[in-house]
Amino acid sequence: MQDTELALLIDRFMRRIHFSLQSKAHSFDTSNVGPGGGIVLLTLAEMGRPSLHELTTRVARDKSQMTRTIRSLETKGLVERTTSPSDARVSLVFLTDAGEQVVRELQEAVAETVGEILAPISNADQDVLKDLLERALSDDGLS
Amino acid sequence: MQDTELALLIDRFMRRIHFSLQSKAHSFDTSNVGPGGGIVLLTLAEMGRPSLHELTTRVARDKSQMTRTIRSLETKGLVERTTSPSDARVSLVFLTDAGEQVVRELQEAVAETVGEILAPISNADQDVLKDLLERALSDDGLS
DNA sequence: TAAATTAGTTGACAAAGTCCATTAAATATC
DNA sequence: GATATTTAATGGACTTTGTCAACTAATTTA
Repeated sequence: MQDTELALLIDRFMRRIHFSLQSKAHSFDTSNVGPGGGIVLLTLAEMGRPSLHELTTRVARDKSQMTRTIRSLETKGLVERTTSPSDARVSLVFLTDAGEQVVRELQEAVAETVGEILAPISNADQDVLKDLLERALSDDGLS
Repeated sequence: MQDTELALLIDRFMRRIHFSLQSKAHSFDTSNVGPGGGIVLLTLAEMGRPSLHELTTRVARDKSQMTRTIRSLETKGLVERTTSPSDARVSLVFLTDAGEQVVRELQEAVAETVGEILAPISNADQDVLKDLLERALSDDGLS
């Protein structure tokens, strides 16, 4: 079944990235943010200053988990937050300078790993792949 | 950074599939195989009669986890195994009839979910996406 | 034949995911 | 304008996955 195969491919891709990064984590994850923290940091770098809720739906995790991940990153001094001036319920999250620094290290490691995995296909095809995924996921996680 | 974005896209894609399936799991996962068991069953349907080791590297999970997943599926009567005639260390795993049946149900559910997520892009583009992923992942998880 | 690999299992633990209840602020409704 | 509903975020309790190291048994390699 067509789409089932695609789901398995995506899973394999994800797991390969994960495995590869895991094996060299000691050399770049000096702040010990782990996969969960890493994804949040990298996403924050893309989003800027989102609310916790926006961040949560973007990475498609449970909100309670996001609470804990952010607290852990906060403790490590990699992110900070302020309550939104327009709505006292929402807290806006953003990277600290230390966080930005960690992001650069993560980006380097992730890019290297993904580059290795994508080696079998041409640069042009890599661009196509990214473009297709972007378009497929463009409508922010509605249901 | 180019490849980092791609990693995040893959992660989001995976998590969207996961979330969507999770929310309707009660209606199709009647045997309670869960995500882990489901991926193994679907992969088995693709591979036929792999060794536990081949299966493990294909889905890119830890071998110890695979041991447990297979045992659980065995208990449910969805897979069986025989020791390879040519090498007494390896056990070959395969779907039972009941397993095949579950696979069909899973395929239907997964295909529906993936179809929804891919809705924003054309059928032709979906084929391209699948082809690119297949080519990128074709060299079986070497390092 | 002895040493080194390889497939699979087990145990103990860490990380991630799930689900439900709760608080506080903001909207909606009457 | 007070009351009921949503919505953002937190916390607790629990299950599932993931990790990593130790171990057995079969198989190669030397």
